[in-house]
Parts: sequence; C-alpha cells; structure tokens
Amino acid sequence: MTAVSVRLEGILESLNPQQRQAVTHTAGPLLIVAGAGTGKTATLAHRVAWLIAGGVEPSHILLLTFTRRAAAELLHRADLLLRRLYELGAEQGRGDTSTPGPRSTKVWGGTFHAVATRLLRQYGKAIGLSPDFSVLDRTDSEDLMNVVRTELGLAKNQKRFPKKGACMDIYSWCVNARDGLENALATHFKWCAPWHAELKQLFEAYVDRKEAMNVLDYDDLLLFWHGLLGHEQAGEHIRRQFQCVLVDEYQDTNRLQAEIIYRLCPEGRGLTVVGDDAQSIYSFRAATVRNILEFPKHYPDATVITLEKNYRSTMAILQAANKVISQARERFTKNLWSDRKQGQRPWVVYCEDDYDQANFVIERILAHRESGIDLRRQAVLFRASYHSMALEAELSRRDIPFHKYGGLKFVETAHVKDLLAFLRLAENPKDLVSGIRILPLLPGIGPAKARKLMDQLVQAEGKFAVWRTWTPPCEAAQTWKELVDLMESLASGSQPLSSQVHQVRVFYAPLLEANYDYPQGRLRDLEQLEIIASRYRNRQQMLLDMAIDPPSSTQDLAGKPVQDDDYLVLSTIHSAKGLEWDAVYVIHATDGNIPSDMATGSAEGVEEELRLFYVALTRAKSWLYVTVPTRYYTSWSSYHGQFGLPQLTRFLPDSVLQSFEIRNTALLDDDQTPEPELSIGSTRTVRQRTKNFF
DNA sequence: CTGTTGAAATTTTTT
DNA sequence: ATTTCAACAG
Repeated sequence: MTAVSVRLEGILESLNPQQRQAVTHTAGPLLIVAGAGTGKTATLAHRVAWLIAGGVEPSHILLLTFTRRAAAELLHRADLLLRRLYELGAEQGRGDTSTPGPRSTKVWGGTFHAVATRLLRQYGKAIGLSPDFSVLDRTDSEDLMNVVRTELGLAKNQKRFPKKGACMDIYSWCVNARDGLENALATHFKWCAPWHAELKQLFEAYVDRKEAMNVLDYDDLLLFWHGLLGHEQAGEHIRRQFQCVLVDEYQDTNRLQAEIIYRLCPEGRGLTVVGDDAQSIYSFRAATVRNILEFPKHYPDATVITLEKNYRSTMAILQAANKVISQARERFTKNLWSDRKQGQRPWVVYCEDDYDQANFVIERILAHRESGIDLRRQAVLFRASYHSMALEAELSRRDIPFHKYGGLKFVETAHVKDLLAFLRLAENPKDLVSGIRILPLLPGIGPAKARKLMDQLVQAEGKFAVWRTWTPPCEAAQTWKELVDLMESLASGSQPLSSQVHQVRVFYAPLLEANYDYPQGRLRDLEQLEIIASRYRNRQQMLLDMAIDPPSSTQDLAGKPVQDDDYLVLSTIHSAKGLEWDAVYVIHATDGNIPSDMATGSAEGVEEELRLFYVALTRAKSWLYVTVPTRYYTSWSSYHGQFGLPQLTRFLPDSVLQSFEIRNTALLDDDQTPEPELSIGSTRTVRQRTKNFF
C-alpha cells in the first residue's frame, strides 16, 4: 500500500460501508440515494476530497448544489479533510511539509444558476451573448413581463387576462420543463388555456425585449448554458474542463437541468448525483422526481448506492417519519434506522388557536432552553411564510431573538430594489425595468413619461446627458437635474462602489420618505446596503450576487453574526431543506395548510405535500412537536375553506398517529419538562428575562 | 399624462 | 391585508 492510500484509509475510517463505497466509486455514473440524515453532506465532502487526493485537479471538479451556502459548507469540509490528510502524512514523516496539499477552493461550486452565470460570462460569446449581460431576478422578470403585457394591450381585456405572476409561471414552466405552451396550458394551467394565442404573442415579445436589453432571467441562465453545451467547440471545451460533476439534491432538479447534466456528462462519465426521492419538494419550479427515479434508465450502467443509516434522529422520530412517508405511492424503498436510543415519541399537540399554539411552542422552547438546548438548536417550521406571524409577534413581545428564513427577502423589499435599480441602470442603461422603476419615483413623472425617457436614453446609446434636453415641471426641475448628475456620475464609474451607494442613498432618501410609510426602518436597511457594498470590488459582481445569491435574511448581511448570539430559527419547510435541529416544532399542521389547499387539486400535488411534511419531520434530532390549532379567527383561514374548525392534516391518519403522543394544551401539566439530554451549560435563562418583562 | 381615490380581486413554496 | 384596476380631477 502506498503512503497516500494509507492516509486515505485513515480518512475513510469514520464512514460506514455504503458511504465508503460511494466515496471511492470509480467506474461509471453513480446515484447515491441518501435518506434524510444519512450523512449525505459528509459523503459528498469525502468524495470531493477523495477525488482531489487521487489526483483530480480541483478546477476540474464541478459541484452543483441547491444554495450557495451548501456549496460553501461542502467545500469547507472537503478542505478540512484534505488538510487532515496532509497533516497525517507529515506526522508520519512521509509527507513533504514544504508543499501545502491541494485545496478544494478551486473547485467550481454553487447553484446551477450561479455556475451558469460564470460560464456564460466566460464563453457566452460563442453563442452570441454579450458578456456584460445583467440578470433579472424573479420580480424583475415579472415587471418586464408586465411592461410587455401592457404594451400589447392585454391588460385591458373584457375578460381577465392572467396577471404578470401567472404569465411568468407559465413561461418559466415551459422553459424549465422543456414543455410546449399548448401542453403546459392543458396540463398545468387549465384556467389560462383560452389565452393560448395571446400568451404565445406575449412570450415572444418578452423574449425579444430581453434580448434588446441584454438581460437574462433565471430561466435563460439555464437555457443558455444548455445552448452553450450544444455548441460544438465551446461545449467540448467545457466538457473537457469538468472531469467530475457532482450534483446535490438531484430530486429537485428539473428537466432542463437534467438535460444540462446529460450534455455535460454524456453516458454519465464522471457523474455523481445525490438525492432523496422522498424529499422532492420543488415541483412548482418544474422539478421532477422522475429525474432521480429514472436515473438508472437514462444511464444504463449506473451504480445505485442507498444510504439508510440515519445519524440524526432518535428511533421514535424515525419510526413516525417512516410511517408518514410510507403513504407515498412511488419511491425507492428505503427504511431509515438509527443507533440512537428510542427517545421521546413525537407529540401531536392540539391547541385552542393560533395564539395558544404560539404560547405552547414558546413555553416548550424555553423549557428546552433551560435544560441546555440553546435557541440555536431549535427551530419552528411552517408551510407558508405568513404562518409564523402570530408567533413572531409573541416572540418579539417576550424579547426572544429569532431569525427567519424564507418568505420575503431583504433584497426583495421595495426600497432595496429601488436603490439597486439606480446602480443597475448605471451599469446597463438599456435596462428598461430599472428605469421604469426609478423614474416614476420623481414628482411629475408617471409610467408614460418614464417610457419616453427610457426610449430616448436607448436612442442616445446610454448617454444620460440626453435627459437634460427634457424640461420637467418647474417644481421638479431641481430634483431632475440632481438625478441626471447622479446617473452620469454613477455611469462614469469613477467612484468606489460604497460611495456610489452613498450617493444614491443621499439622493433617494427624500423620495423614500415621500413614497413609503415607516421610512426609518427602510433607511436603516439602505445604510446596511452601503456596508455590504464596501465588501464588493465591482458593481457588476454585487448586482449579480444580489440577483442570484441574495442573502437569505437580514442577519446574513450584517457581516458575521456575533459568536454567542443565540437565536431561534423560524423557517418555511422549503428553506429548512438539508438542515437539522435538536428540537423541531411543525406548526399549523392542519388540512388546508399541510397539505396547502392550493396543492390539493391533483394527486401529485398532494403527494408532494406529503413529502414536504416528511421533510419537516425529519429535521428533528431528539424532540419533535406537531401542533394543530383547532380554531382560526383570522380571515385567511376562512379563505382556506374551513369555517373556523380546521382538521388535523390528512397525513396523520389514526394508523400513523399511533407513533405519536397526543396532547392537548388545555390538559397539559406545567411540570412536563423535557428530560435534559446534556449536562446544563449556561444558567442564564430566557425565561428569567421574560419574567422581568412584566 | 399624472396622481389620487375607491372598489375588487387574490392570498405557497424559490433559483 | 395587500395588490391591482378603473375612474376621475387637475
């Protein structure tokens, strides 16, 4: 055995046989079916390290993940492994201490969209794409769609034409599912079928407009990447560059993404995909569980390795989760098992209403916290972003820190979008969306004038000076001059980025106060944006990041959070994918919320909601609570079909409920504190802080 | 053509 | 509760 292989063995020690097989697999395409909590991340990280240690150049590895954070974490772990490998060698006196071992930092890692952006910048010319394109996020795309929709006179119809969001959904679906409009309308958007001709016209105009503006939307990023791979030279070049391609969360890729992978690795050479069909939850984004289920069919010499040993949850939780998912119709059969002790059975807790639910959850959280489980190690999960509203209010009232994932993001708030629009317009004067966003903020300018000014600007090839030829109504003259000065200054690019943001902020602040309620908080956000800007070298990169990898919550923006800052996590189930906590609370587990009423129209829809519920349950390591309000007062619930008397989710029929303890908040003893799992660390308790509040 | 007002419709998950 | 649309006044 060579020295290197001895060291490699040392690193593989911590893995179980299936994981090891997955890490060291060499021949042909590989599918790793990794159940929840089966050490998927560890396996992938080891595989990356193993490939590099085996001599694969890091820059020849492509790692596709669902979020930027996932990629960063994986590469960080791979790096630690490589370092250990290197140190191990040095200890044995055989390593060459003068040369640092290879690092994983040069691995191409990120989301499909981020990687597509990078590649298109580099090679896009081959398919006639100008490399300085900008990227529209979802809202920008909708806005552009709306512009075109209005231009074509579709907004003013006797019968209601689909809204911009719906139009975008249909368009996106067609691109990502590689589906024709007619078929898409027939199968997924029946209510819009009468508008077939108009939609076709709309989409063609939308595509033209994007081209004229030199912008790509999310769908284009994938579509153009796909196209790039179809180009003879460029495609071959990229294929040669990526000897090894690893795809995480394969169950949540769509058909277009699968085709990209296919073009990247014909016959599956060097391909590893990892996923869990039981956790496929993104079909609304045209993801299809077929990709993973039919992987062995598309790649006939594929090896399938299943990871079933769960390192996360207690047996009691696993049993309950297994029972829930066993209601699914089609899947790779796997039964998760664990060495962990039986543990407390998960609870189903009936609550009076939303507020009672919030109070129960908070009391439990505090109790766990007292027995040594920090807030950080607990999370509340829910189907829809607004489900946490009552809880958020109560947490704020009690001064308990929390951090919410999912729902509206920082960069999606109107004022942040406004500020970024100034920068984007400077970056790309053809950016109609940004122009139409900014200009009507000024007094005396409405949508029509904004369009005219943008047309002028494009005619003048982006020279903002043409705007001086227009004389606005006299009360707006001063502001107008300031705007043109500002835009010229920004466009010249002579200032560092953070001063550019500062300039915009100074100009924009009074407009903000004139246009929005509660300006204080918004102004503070803008200050934060200026701090963020100072971390970027160039404007283009910042704008790209904001479109493709936006910070998932305001906390992420404030730089590194303070180390001992303890906060509770609130998250949509979708955003909780891949994460885990000691104690998990799944709230609003009523029929109509889980499954969401929006999804119950079709069998597949319901099936996906079941998987979603499964994902939520399998986030828990030791304690799991599913809470069910038995009454809703608020108006949203009545829209959800039930007249104030919601039922327990259909995913917990009696046979499954046997794996749960049933509780009712009205009958709950106060002293049912959970048993501590660990010795108690800090004695500083939130409960005491809370009591001081009264 | 802009800006305001009131009525009506719509309400998931996210790169 | 929020967003979108139509109608109307300046």
